[in-house]
Amino acid sequence: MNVKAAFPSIPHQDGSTHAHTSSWVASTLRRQIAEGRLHPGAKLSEQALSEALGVSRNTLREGFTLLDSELIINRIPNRGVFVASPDAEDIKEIYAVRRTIEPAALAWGPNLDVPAMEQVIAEAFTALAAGDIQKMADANQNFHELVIASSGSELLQELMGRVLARMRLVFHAMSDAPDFHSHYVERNAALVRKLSDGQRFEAAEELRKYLDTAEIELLGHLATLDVR
Amino acid sequence: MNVKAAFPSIPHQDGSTHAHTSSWVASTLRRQIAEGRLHPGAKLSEQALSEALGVSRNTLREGFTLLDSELIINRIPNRGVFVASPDAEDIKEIYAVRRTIEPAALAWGPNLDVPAMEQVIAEAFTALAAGDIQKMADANQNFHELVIASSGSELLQELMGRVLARMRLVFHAMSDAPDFHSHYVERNAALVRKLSDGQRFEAAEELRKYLDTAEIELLGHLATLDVR
DNA sequence: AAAACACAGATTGTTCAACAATCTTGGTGA
DNA sequence: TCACCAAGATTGTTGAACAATCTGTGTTTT
Repeated sequence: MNVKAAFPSIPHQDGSTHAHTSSWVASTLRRQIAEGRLHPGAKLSEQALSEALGVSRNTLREGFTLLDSELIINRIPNRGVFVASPDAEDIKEIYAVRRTIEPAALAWGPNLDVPAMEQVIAEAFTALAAGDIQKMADANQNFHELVIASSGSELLQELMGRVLARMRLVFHAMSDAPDFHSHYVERNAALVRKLSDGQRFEAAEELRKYLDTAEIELLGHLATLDVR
Repeated sequence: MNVKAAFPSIPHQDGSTHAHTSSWVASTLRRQIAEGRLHPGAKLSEQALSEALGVSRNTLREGFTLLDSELIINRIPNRGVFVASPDAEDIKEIYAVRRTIEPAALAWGPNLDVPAMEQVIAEAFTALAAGDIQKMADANQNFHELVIASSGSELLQELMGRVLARMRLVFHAMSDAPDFHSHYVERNAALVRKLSDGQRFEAAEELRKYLDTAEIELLGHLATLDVR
């Protein structure tokens, strides 16, 4: 399967002054990967990509350097660049991060915004009732972003953005991703109720348990697939 | 002041094939900056540096891309690259991260190693008694690294490594860095005693208070300097 | 026929030279 | 003193080049 074929040639041409062409390259590829147009494990040939994007090989490589630092791609010396395909170990790492940061943000974050969380949970419920899985998953994602935002740290939000991008990669790698989010909506709601009552530590513990079960479930599903 | 002059020409020549020259460049510059040989605000000229390091401008730029993603340098389009010089806002950001992650690692981390912590604290005390400030500061640093390691997450250790590198940059920017660490040794000791008693949450709260006062003290000192 | 080998072609890692765009500098004139 | 301006330096990006390494395909060997 040719990557170039799957690539809608996005000429880097539209007058918009290149703040940094390499960062434009990186964000373009990041989007393609996030949207699943470039699936995990796919090889990114320098010649093909530089032509498709309309940039030089040198600039493309600079973009690669960025994506590599974000763990979105995997660079193997003299072999090439591949879209990252997280394995079980990576999933454990992702959850180790989440289990540290998210409960801490709930327990101690100075920017906790309970009303906003209630709002998002309500949206998740209506989306769930309407059967709109995508919208519900989005609401769920928004909820976790709100949790992180409680920490009041831009850096952590950035880190978690990268970690969650990695999570999406996991789901893209599983062609038959079942609906992992639906049955967590009620749990998130209970969590927010605790927050409304000012029980931040209890909410944090709840979130930790939530992440524990989510990790186990995800790893379990992955194990059934890894028999390939 | 010429940067090239301050730069001990480190030829990139010693046969040892570097997996990626750009990452060698990045780590070399990282070290130079960490050791204070390149002080905050210094401009890193592409021509001068590429000559001094014995690499092409292209490769140097790839290294810059890496350091930029680590916030160690500051890249201004068409202007050049400068060693980052964190300001008060950056310090607040650093402490927001620490105040989230470090207590969480203490409270919930699966890899908590109390004996190792006791060991490090003991070292800090003997160094302090011997008047060896450097050794004491190192022990203090080790202590915080142990705290992070409790989280069991490589990614967080990496993130904190970058954050602490930034902290060192703050100290390098203050030519007259007073001894900030000495009076925290006893506090850390009290903290570890709580851990020995199994009181992880109390230790976490203690650590948060510690970080609060450290931030205030650091910001206070910075304010007295910023009158320049 | 299966496994080891060999070699031509493709790909990556890095350098060099070039050029437009932008910034900096030092001098000029008001 | 200040605004202006041209010459020179620096950055951002490209394209071609080359050595080193990998890949694939066909051939030899067992």
